[in-house]
Parts: sequence; structure tokens; C-alpha cells
Amino acid sequence: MRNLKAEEEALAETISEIMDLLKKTTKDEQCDEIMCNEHDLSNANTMAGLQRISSSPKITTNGSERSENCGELCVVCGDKASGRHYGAVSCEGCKGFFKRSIRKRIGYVCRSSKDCPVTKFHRNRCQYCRLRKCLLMGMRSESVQAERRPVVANNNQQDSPPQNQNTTPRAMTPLNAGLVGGLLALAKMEQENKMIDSTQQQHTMIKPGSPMSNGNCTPPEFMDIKRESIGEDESGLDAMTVIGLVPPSASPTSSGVGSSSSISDDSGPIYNMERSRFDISPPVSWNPQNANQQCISEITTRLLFLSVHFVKDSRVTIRNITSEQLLKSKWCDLYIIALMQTADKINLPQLLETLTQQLALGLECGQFSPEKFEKFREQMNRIMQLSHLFAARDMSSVEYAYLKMISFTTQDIPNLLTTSETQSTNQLASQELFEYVSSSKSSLLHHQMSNEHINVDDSTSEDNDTHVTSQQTNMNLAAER
Amino acid sequence: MRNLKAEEEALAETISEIMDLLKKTTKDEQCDEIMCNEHDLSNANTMAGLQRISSSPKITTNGSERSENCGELCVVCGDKASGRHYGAVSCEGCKGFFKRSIRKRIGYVCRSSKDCPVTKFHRNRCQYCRLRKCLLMGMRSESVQAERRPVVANNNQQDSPPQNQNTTPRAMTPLNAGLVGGLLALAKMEQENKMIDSTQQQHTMIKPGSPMSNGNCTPPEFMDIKRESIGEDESGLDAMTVIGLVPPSASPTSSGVGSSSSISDDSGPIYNMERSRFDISPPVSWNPQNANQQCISEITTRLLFLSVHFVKDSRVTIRNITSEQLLKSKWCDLYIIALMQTADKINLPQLLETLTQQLALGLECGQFSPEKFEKFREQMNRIMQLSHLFAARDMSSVEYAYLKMISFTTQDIPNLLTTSETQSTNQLASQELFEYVSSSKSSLLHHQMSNEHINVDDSTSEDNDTHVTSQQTNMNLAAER
DNA sequence: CAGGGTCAGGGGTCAC
DNA sequence: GTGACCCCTGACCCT
Ligand SMILES: [Zn+2]
Ligand SMILES: [Zn+2]
Ligand SMILES: [Zn+2]
Ligand SMILES: [Zn+2]
Repeated sequence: MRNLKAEEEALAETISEIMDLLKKTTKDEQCDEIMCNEHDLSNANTMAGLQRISSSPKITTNGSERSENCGELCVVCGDKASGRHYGAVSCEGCKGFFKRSIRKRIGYVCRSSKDCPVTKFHRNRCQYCRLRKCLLMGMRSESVQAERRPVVANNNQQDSPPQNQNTTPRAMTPLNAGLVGGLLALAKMEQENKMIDSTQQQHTMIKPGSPMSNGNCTPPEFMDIKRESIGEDESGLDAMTVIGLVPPSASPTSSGVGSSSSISDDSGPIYNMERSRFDISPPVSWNPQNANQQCISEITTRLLFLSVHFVKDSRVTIRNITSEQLLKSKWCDLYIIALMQTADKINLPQLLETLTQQLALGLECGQFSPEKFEKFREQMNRIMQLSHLFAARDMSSVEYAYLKMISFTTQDIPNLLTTSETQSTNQLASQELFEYVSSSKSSLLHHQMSNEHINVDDSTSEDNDTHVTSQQTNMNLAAER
Repeated sequence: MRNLKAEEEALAETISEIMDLLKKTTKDEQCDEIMCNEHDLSNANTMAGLQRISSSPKITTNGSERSENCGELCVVCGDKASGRHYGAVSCEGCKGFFKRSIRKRIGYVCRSSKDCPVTKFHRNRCQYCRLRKCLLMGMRSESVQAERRPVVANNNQQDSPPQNQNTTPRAMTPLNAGLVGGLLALAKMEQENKMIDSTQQQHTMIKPGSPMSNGNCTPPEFMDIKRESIGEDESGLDAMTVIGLVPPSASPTSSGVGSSSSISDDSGPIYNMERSRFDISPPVSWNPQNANQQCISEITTRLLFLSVHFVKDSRVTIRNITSEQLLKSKWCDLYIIALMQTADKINLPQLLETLTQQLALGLECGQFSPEKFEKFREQMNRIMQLSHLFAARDMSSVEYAYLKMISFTTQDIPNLLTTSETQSTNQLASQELFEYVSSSKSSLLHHQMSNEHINVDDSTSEDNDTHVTSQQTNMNLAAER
């Protein structure tokens, strides 16, 4: 047991590296946040084409931006600002409105064309449009903290809330260009802006000025927020949708996600060779030629799908409703792990390369700013490096399986839903993993796994590899729940 | 199985440390490249002040500096520590929080069960629990210096007095030592105040004039007064809470409070060998070294808990509601008896000594007046003497049990709730105790017990040992009910 | 280092 | 649900 120590250290080192890499990712972007407003605006325009009413306070052309009213007017409604709030100079009203909106995850609906004017005098006419404007102007949902009231005690009751979100708050994350969505989810780059427009595009994306008002629209509303925070784009794949769609124990896809079926025997560990299977069955034929978006999209979508499915079908005692709730925050963690696990099969390097090329194209056509592109690339690199580390470990499917479950049930996000079920599952999984690795000859693996666990486990201080990224992403997601 | 856990934890810790070290290392380098990243990250994590303006961070001394804190985590919340503050390695947040708390003498109130988690993510959810944890982890209130008000030129206006109006009246004294709460409760010093707040906490009962409308917030306001006067600290021990929490017949703690279970046979005396058990099961390992606040606090809390539990589980025909009502006035009596009974086990002398020392510290920092300190000391001495008397008697657990029940049901407080149940129980217990002692060979014991009984019984004139204290306390308590 | 102070920007409240 | 108002936090800086 003690010798483990040495190994531990080695492991720690490796992990440290990973962490550093990932860490960087998330951080940098913040910078732009502030330049913000106008910057965001432009982004928004390009991407989605939102209509931000002429309003735009500032008008200004630019540079001088802050010079004038800057200090003083709310970029959302034009009222007198009381300082910067959630990333945007705004008034007390918009500040409070934004906070309540994010906290309550209320789903607003625009009864008009989603282009209602948001001014000091009209701001209360349409919540949907007001929130949209808030996001557009740079308010970050991640900045909204959790409520400070003590959670009444029994937290296991939490599931109740779920339903509410189901309907309205559908905070989903539309994944973007296939893979990108997932990968980018990690990069929390200016998600907000993006989010917004994605939402729009996706749900009946009405264009600005577009008169379409009939009954469709609204759903998209504010969820954009979350999405946005996730860094997803409009390419259709919506994690939340996937989560909701995957039935508890039905294997929609032919591929085996393992486990789902054989839950016959009740004894035994959560995962074994059989139950930990995680295959992208149709052997992905991946080669430069067919490396088009569709392909990438399919693969990544499938991965996400399988990941969600995997968790839902695991032999753990977590109610379905709880699972779905958790998945809303944890899908990215699972996704990353799945990417690592299948890196070989899907030829991750190639895939990332292709993606990068495509993004480069997008850059050329002004789809997004160079900064954003840079972030993308950085993110890709980080993932690549992560995969090298994982590859070096050569973990077994059982280990991956436990890693997923542990990651899934770890309380590493501020407002994450936690129940006695998840806690005990986390413990059990950790325990079993530990035992598994212990009994396994590969002591090295053991250590590594322990580490993973640990990191995952205490979640507080450190940001470790996979969690560095996902954690942050999750934070954002969680924040707005 | 269990030991694995331990190892894991140890492992985790080690790894954490290593990681921190490594992280730091790497960090410095990164700085050049990304400069802000990490900074931003940390900010984000902390939840609280998130606004990191792009500004700047950096600057700081850099290199060297970060090296140190590196490995250190805040012992209170687990966030990154910035060094030692007030005696404990802690983060900037906890440092500031502690300072403000001590300075303003604010009285916090836990809206939950005084066991709120205090982590980086939840630390702002409950000030009461946070302050409690700060104290438990060794932060010394004496280290908080007085405000350095000079500064601004216009000091002419005696701001000194101001503090009283210091925004709300929340004046409370965070006591230092944990135990104090319990022991001091005995001290009849301004009990009235105390009573009030306890009550409040429990029944949300609003105080006259108290603006607290809905059930949350405000309670803290004025009750602080009492607490402070009582010398209670926020170290969590709240008799009322305990009373309310202890279920009629469930042994939440593993320790045996005896009796609770075996109520099978209906005949027989209220207490017998088995039913009178009263153990602080986990053999308290008490020695000067670990004589810290947490330790003391735990022991005393446990004692109070067990006492309340004991009464509730006794084979007497007193309705639960009546019991709880009575406990509000009698818990201190029971507590004293329990202290006497377990004096040996908990090493009462040592414990009191430690407490006194801590109080002395508090005195130095002006936590309370010398008069109050004198009263504390007096009380301590009384308890010490009392324990000598009890020790000399060497009473059996059965005798202690009866003593408790008799004390519990005796009408020795002015407005005390009395019912035919309590009266008959008191009689019965007295009777049985008498018989028990009579049948016992030790005539000496007999006498003594009889005596006790008598005193308890007529309660009027004499102040004898145990009753001196408790009786007085009760009187006061009763007075304000 | 370990005290102190500052204040932007979080949080919460509660008439309206 | 709003938002004017005010309290509390904690990163930063000074001593
Ligand atoms: Zn506004
Ligand atoms: Zn609208
Ligand atoms: Zn702390
Ligand atoms: Zn609390």
C-alpha cells in the first residue's frame, strides 16, 4: 500500500500537467469579456444576427466607447447604471431582473416578434426580450451566484424542482457543429453571445425583424443563457434533448452501451467487464476523405448519446429524474471521458484536425473573431494532450466506467443537485473502483485511478484535468439552475 | 473496507499537496504567457467576488509569493489560503469574515441545524456555521484588533459611541470557547436574554418590536443581546435546538442512552440497571493536547444531547409535548447532573481549566467585561465543587437516573408548566428512588440520596449543591417566560 | 507575514 | 415581479 505513494507522486505530476493545460483554457477568455459589450455585440451580429434594436446605447462607434455615457447608462435599457453587474454596466433593475431570471430559470415567452424594445420605459413589457438583451449585452449567467440561504436541510427532496424546469427552463445545450459543440462546451468562450443566437436559430429562429410570431417560438427564450454559457452553437445537437430522450433502459441505437440489459443478477459490483462496455459500435470509418462535418457530427452526437445512456443504464440506485437533473450539469464531464476512452477508435487527432480546419474556414468568412478561433484551438490542443495522458494509462473499460460514474455523482459544482442516492453511489463507486484497481495487477493504474477519484471527490480546491474544464462549464450551467 | 478509505484519503491529501506544488510551479511559468488566467480562475471559483475585471491582476509580487500559499488550503472552507490569519491558515474570505464578525459582534443565527457545510461553495450560506467553524478551527478573536479609525481627518465626531447603533443592534458576542455555551447557560447571568433567543431560534417566535416578518432573516437582531449577555457563543451549542431535535425514541447517535429500546416489559421500576445507562460511548479521549474548542464543544454538545434523549426515552407517562416544554426550563438541571455523572470520563477539571483559559483570552480582547468573566469563573468553581461532592458520593447510574427524572419533574420554578403527569411522575420517581436506595446495602448512599431527594423536593429554602445552580437558573428562566 | 482598510460588485429586502 | 437601497464578501493594497 505504501509504495503507492511513489506512484501517487508520479501520477500527481501527470495530472498536474493536465490540469495546467486545461486550466489555461478556461481562463483566458475572461479577458475579452470586458471589452465586451461592443465586442459581444459584434459577435452576436455576425453569428446570429440578432437584432438588437437600434437601441444600443452606445452607439458609439467604438473606440471611445466608454468615454461618454459609459459610466452611467445601462447598456440594456439605457436607464442610469449603478455600476457593472454580471459583466455589463447596468441599472439596478436589469441587475435584479437578470439575477432572478437566472436563478429561477424561468422560461419567458415573447408574445411578439422577439424584437421588443428594451428601454427604461418599456423594459418590463417583455421579459423574454429583456433577458435576451441582457445576455446580448454581455451579462454572464455564471456570475450569478447561488442563493445564500441554507438549504433547508433535507436536500434529497430536491427532485421536486425538476419538473418545473422540464417544461420551461429547458436549459439545453445545443451542441454545435457536431463535435465542436462538445469540445467547445469545454471552452467557455463567449458562450453567452453565441448562445443567444443559437437559441434563436434553433428554435424557430426568427430573425430579427422577422415577424414570425405564431406559436412556436418562445421556448427558446432564455435558456439561451445556459446554452450560451456552455459554448454551444446552433448545430442542432442538444445535450439536454439527448438526455431527455434517452430512455432509462432502451438501447435505441444498436450499439451496445453495455449494461442496459443484463441487470439480472443483483449482486456484484456496479460494473464488470460486460457492464462497462462502451462501444461506438458501427466501427467508425474515419478517414480524411469523409471527414466532413456530417461525419464529425454523427460521431460526436453518438458519443454524447452513448454517454448519457451509459449512466442511465448503470446499476446504481439513482432515480431517473435525479439522473436527468444531474446530466444537465454533468454531461460534459461524461462527454470528455468518453472522448478519451474512444480517442483511438474515432481517431481523435484526425478529427480535431479536421475540425480545426473547418473552423479556420469559418474564421476567414468572419464567422467569428480571431480571438475566439484562438480559444478554440487552444481547447483542441488541450483535449489532445489530455488524450495523450489517458492513452498512456491505458485504462480498461471497467475503470472508465467507474470514472464516469464517480464523475457523474461527484458534488463538484456549486448548486449541483445532490441526494443521498448520489452520495452513496459516489462512495460506492469510488470504493469499488479502488478495489478493482487494487486487485488488478497494474498498480500504476491503481494509483492513477485513485487520483482521479480523489480529485473528483473533493472537488473543492483543485482543478484537475478533466474536471478543470468541465467543472467550470458545469459551474456555469449550475449557476443558472 | 474501511481502511481503504482512510488510505485513499491520505493519498488524496498527499496528491493534493503535490499538485498544488506542481501547479504553482507551472503556474509561474504560465504567468508570462497567460498572466491572468489563473487569477481569473481563482476568482471565479470563489464565487464571491467574481468580478474580475480584466484588469489586472497580476502585478503582484509574483513568483515568490505564490509559492508559499500554494499548498495551503483554508482550514475553514478549503479554498486557497492566503496565509495564517488570526491563528489559522485561511483564505482572504474567511479572514475578512472573521474580522467583521468579531468586530461588529454580530449575532448570527443558523436557520438550519447548525451543521451547515462550510466549503468554498457554501460558505456564504450560513454565517453562524461559518463563524463557528472559524472558531473551531482555531481562529482567535483576540487577534482581531480594534478598528483603526483615525484616518480620516474628521474624527472629531466621536464615532466611538456609534457602534452601538452600528446598523442594527445585532450585538452579540461570539464567545470563544465552545463549551462555554453549555456551562455558562448554568451561570444564571442574564439568562433571560438567552432564553429568549433560544426560544426564538426554535419557534421562530418573534420578539416584540422585532421587525422580523417572514420566518427568516431578522431573528438575529436583538436576540443577540441575550446571547451576548449570556456569554453564549456561536459555537453551536443550542440547548433548545437539541431538545427539538431529539426524537422521542430514536437514538441518533450510536451511543447508548440506555432505556430507549427496552420498554418491552411494562412492569417494574422506571429505571433499572439497563435503562439507566448513560454513556458518552465513544470513550472521550480528552487530554490537554486536544483540548481545543472543537473537542470541548463536542463533548458538551453530546452530553446535552444525551441528557435530553435520556429524559425523552424514560418509561414515564409524560407526553412528548409536555416533555419538550419542560425541557426548555429544565435542560440545564439535567445538563448539570450529566456533567456530574460523567465528570470522570470527560475529565471535567481539565475541561474547565481549558475553558477558563480560553475565557481569559476572550477577556483580554475585550470580548466581555471583567465582571462577566468573574461570574464565569465563579460558576466554574461552583461546578467544580459540585463535582467533588458528587464524586464523594459515588452514585450509581440508577440513582443518577432517578435524580434526573425527579429534577425534571419537580415544580421548582415559578411559572413552570405542571401537569398531573409530571406530578405523579415526580412522586413515583421519588418513591422508587427511595426504595432503591433503601434496598441497597450502602446505607450511606441511602442517606445521601434521600437528602438529594429532599432538597429537590422542597426546593425552597436551601441552596444545596446541584440545585444551587440549576435552581437559580431556572428561576430566572422562568421569570421571563 | 499578518494585521488593517477599501470598495466593486455580489447578495438580500420589501414597499410598491 | 420590480428595483431602490443597503448589507456582506473578498481580492488587493498598505502598514
Ligand atoms: Zn437597465
Ligand atoms: Zn419580446
Ligand atoms: Zn476560507
Ligand atoms: Zn448553519
